[in-house]
Amino acid sequence: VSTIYDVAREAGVGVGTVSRVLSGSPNVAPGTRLRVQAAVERLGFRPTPAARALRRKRTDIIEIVVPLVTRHFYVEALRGIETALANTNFTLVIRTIERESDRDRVFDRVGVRGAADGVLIVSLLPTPELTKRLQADQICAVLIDAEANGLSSVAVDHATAGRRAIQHLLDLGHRQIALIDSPEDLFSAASRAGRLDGFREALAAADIRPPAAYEQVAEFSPEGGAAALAALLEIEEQPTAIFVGSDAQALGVLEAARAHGREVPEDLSVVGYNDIEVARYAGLTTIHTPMREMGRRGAAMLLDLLAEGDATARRERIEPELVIRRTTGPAKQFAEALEA
Amino acid sequence: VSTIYDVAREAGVGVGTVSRVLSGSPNVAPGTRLRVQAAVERLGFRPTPAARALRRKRTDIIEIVVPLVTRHFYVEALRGIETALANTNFTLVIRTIERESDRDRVFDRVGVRGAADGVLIVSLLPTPELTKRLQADQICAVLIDAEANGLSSVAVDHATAGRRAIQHLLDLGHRQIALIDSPEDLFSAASRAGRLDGFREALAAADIRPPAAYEQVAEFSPEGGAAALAALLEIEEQPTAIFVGSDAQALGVLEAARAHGREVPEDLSVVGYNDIEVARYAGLTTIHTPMREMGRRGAAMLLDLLAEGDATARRERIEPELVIRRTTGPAKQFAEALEA
DNA sequence: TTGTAGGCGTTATCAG
DNA sequence: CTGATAACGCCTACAA
Repeated sequence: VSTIYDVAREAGVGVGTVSRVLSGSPNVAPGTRLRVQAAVERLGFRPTPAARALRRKRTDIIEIVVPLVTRHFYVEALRGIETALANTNFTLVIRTIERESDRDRVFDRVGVRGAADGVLIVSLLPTPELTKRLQADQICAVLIDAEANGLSSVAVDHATAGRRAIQHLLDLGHRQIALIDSPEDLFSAASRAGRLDGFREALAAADIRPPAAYEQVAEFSPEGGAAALAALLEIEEQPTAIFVGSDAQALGVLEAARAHGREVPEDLSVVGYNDIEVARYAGLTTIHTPMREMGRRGAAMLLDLLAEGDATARRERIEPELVIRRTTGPAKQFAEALEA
Repeated sequence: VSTIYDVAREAGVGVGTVSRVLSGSPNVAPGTRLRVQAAVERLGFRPTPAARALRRKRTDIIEIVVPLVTRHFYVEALRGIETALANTNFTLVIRTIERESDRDRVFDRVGVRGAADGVLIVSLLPTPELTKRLQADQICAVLIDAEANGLSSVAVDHATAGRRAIQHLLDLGHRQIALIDSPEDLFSAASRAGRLDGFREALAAADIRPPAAYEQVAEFSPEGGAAALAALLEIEEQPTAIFVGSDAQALGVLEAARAHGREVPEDLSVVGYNDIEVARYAGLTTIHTPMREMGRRGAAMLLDLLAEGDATARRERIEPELVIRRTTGPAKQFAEALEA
């Protein structure tokens, strides 16, 4: 439609002047500025982002990669990011990885110099190639809800979270405490390791050595949780409490428990992880991982990095919070002991 | 960070040839193509989107405007859009309007020629200025879950939805049926009018003339719903069923009903609207407005428009579906009559 | 304070 | 089939 040349002609000035007015340069005579602004207005002129980006070597674009995977959970991060970016004039480009097979295709297009100034990666582990490219091309990047060597990140301290969950169960008098978690995969960015550490440490500190079978690995889904519970109920000394590495699985555990004739929390206590939206309605006691807050902090960190041109990786850790609801209760022996 | 000149040098060809290889032109000798591809690989070359966009006058960007407003509901549209765009190489730019005050600022930046090839507007009514600009600049745009003159759209047929909701209540024997809806505002893109029509038509067809006070307008929130219910309970002839224009309000109605000592559905039937995620957990009977599907269809339509360069506005209507859950039941008199 | 001109990285045209 | 070369729209020295 129109270019700065049109505006220049309309205002009777040179393109340089128009450009200066547009970028708010102080070196413009007040009267000239007014004339130019009027011309801009009259023509409805908008600078072409592509031309501007080409020339300035800055796109004003922040790219974000999210696993949209039908999980409302991740959208929270988006909200936080959006909040942090609202008052800047960065444009938000969003790339989603729905299936594991999308990953390489998406990662290959992400953080390409000249396509975006910065990248935010949510709940996903970048491949070594991506990491290398980001570093080589000096693209500012921040991981949210994930951590990786050499990259900045904002993430939950999963070990602390695990310890808290277990401590809560210990406080309720439980001694037979099991763990159900998913295998490390693309969509569970290294959180398992931390949780496992927390689980083991807390139990060790209480002088409890759970049998190996108490550490179940299950598919990330309600069905996975249900299957793991079934396995746990096969064990001679059955657990009275279970810490589950994701609410999705925990929900399956809850359902399966009922199917097996176990009352929750009377016969079995269950602690989930993440505090997804449904957790509230299911009354699930769980670890709240504050995605929105992490999104906000991650975006803020990226803006910082961008502003300072600082390349050294920063790492922020967020304290998770235990949300106690209705799926955890005192262990039976413990309750009886209290009565006596 | 290399340019096609670097690649050209590396491959021992001219930049034109590199460009041709990159864009898959058939007019390249096989051997040359291979050499160029090897050079591209070696240098890790990626064409700069800005330069490409500038030259081609095409950004390969689709912009989407959503009210993110803490409502999971809208994200569903995003999912559908994402699905439709997954196999194209369009980049998705997302702009969110969180508060009413964001609107003008965001709309002003949206659909700027040279910034995006097409625009998707979700659950929002564009201002006349935006509409005019989009048309003047020949920007392809599709409204999702909204309709406006001169613009393409994919939306629910709200009148049909209203009729269905009411018919369901009539079938249950209800005769005192009230309506609670929100005022038309930025975030309820003209759906109210359709619902109201459906409400009135269905009742008229059943020879029922509800008192004027049966049509309540309330704030879009649980509190709004609760307040409207309170008002309804003041009326002499109290309704036995209520059709509520949004699940958010309906949830408030449910809660308030309990507070007022009304059992749902024994004393009062409630039908919501939208089928937001929580509706399922609340057991709310509601109209399912398929956001994901609309997102998908809207994006598909935009792709079509873009491909055909067709400017005439298309309009697609989607049939809503009534999801019967636990907040609707037979009217008392009706139940008794059946027994007798 | 202002205008002019060169160049950002591509693509497309046009000779060869 | 291939190589120069001229735009694309903007910003920014630099000169005036």
